[in-house]
Amino acid sequence: MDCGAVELSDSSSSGYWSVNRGPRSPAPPSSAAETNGRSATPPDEDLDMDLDQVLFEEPAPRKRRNSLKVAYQCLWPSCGKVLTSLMGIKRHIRMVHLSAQKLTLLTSLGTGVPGAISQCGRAVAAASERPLQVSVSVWYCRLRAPQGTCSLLTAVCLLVRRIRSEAKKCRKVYGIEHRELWCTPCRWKKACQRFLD
DNA sequence: ATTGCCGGGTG
DNA sequence: CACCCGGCAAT
Ligand SMILES: [Zn+2]
Repeated sequence: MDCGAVELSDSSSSGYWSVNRGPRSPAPPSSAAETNGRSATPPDEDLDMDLDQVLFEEPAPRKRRNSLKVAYQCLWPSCGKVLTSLMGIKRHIRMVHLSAQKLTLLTSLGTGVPGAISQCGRAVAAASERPLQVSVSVWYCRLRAPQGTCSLLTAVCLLVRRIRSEAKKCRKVYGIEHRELWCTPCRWKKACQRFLD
């Protein structure tokens, strides 16, 4: 049985933009109807056209949806693939990374090195099996360009974070008044390295 | 209200 | 690189 992993992102990049250009409104009233992204417009390739001329109708983009998902991120150097199932990254690491690594090693060293590289790969694989929390938020911003072109800018943002552990970290342990006692990542508001999960 | 920390800055 | 901080989700 193969329950396929749903792919969230094909790289470690955490977002993408899309601009859906709506129909030209001949005389744009102030209460212009929203353009909706499902209109049959051909793939938009001239994104660089005059984005600097576009006016943002709202002072700030608005977040409309937010959903939380458990996901797993491959921690193989410069990979960062995010998949939504544990079996997915296990298979990804085995197929994409471990097999290729074994091949190059075996060809360069001739004799099979039994445990060394699979030990290294095991460490990466184990670290990649830690569940992460991905919050998916969709942002919308109404745009208006010269000549009454109306569009809706859509941005999907993926925020990948660790699941919160119950462990007390430096800030809680030493207190905000003894910041000099915190570990370096805690001082920088990064993941604590003194009190691990 | 407080805590933990990711992303995105600055020198 | 070292360092700081806004913002966000969890507590
Ligand atoms: Zn710490």
